[in-house]
Amino acid sequence: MPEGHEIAMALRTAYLSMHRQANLAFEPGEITADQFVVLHALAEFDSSTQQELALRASCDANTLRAMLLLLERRELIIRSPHPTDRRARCVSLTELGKLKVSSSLSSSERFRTCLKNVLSPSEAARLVTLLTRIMDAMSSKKEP
Amino acid sequence: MPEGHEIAMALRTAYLSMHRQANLAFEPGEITADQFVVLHALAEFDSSTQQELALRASCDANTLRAMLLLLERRELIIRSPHPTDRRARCVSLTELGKLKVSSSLSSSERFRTCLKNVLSPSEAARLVTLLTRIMDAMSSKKEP
DNA sequence: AGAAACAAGTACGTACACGTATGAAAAGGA
DNA sequence: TCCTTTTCATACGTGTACGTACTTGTTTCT
Repeated sequence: MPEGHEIAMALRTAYLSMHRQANLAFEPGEITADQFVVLHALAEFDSSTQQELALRASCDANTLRAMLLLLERRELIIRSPHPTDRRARCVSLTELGKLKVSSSLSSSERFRTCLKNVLSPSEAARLVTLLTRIMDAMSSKKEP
Repeated sequence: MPEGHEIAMALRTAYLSMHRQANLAFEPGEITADQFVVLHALAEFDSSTQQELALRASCDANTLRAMLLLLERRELIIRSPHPTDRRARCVSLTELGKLKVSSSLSSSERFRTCLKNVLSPSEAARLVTLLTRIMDAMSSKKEP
């Protein structure tokens, strides 16, 4: 029966090695794996605010801002003022950004099928369930 | 049946949220979760080389070097010349470092038991198995 | 022994994760 | 309405992940 440290190390090792491979999956000069996460989230639907996008991409709002600045400079996204909330910014893909998502999707296809084929469908479902449980347990705010 | 992207996102989300909580587990001014991984690996046994330690902590050799510089400045570790290989360096904990590991172990105990209690023993074993499979599949070098 | 291939460590640059602090705007209550 | 609290974005700082390039020892193969 694995102890807490063992579980944490397994999760760390698996994530980091996957992350490395994911970055190799994209052509040099394309985008990083983390940028793909953001762009892919935007491809599903534009974000009302950066906050909302940070939640969907499960990354920190500060981190997201830095990423968005880079992506905006490359003209893959635009940040337009929110129609009603003058604090917020809407984020959406540019045409160039949509093209980039498409090309990245195809260049990383081998990576995704490879990841998928490591596990049987039922195992994959089981894994996602367990990971979601961990995520839920860990996403609670620190108690006061 | 989860697609590759879904698996990757679940892994990402679970790892990042766990990592956030792990960092909160340590008292402010102590050490980071990643530093704990390195120190904990050294507590098991000193490393023959930085390379070997990087493997055990599953982190990049370049990254490890940066971490070791920080830890060495805080006098938690020392890097001594390797007895036979004059290229390499042995890394070991100082007395202060050993104390730090002990105190960090106790201050992070709640985190580890919390993580452990999210899953039943059999589930935890299953999860570790699946994560190990992913790790193995992803740790292959890029094909030429 | 000399040349070539290899490995460990270092230096530098970029991108990400996240904490804290700050300012501005929105939301809610007295 | 004023005042407090909350929320969104920003600015700044530290630490981590990793690629590439370079130096310097080490091994191997003629």
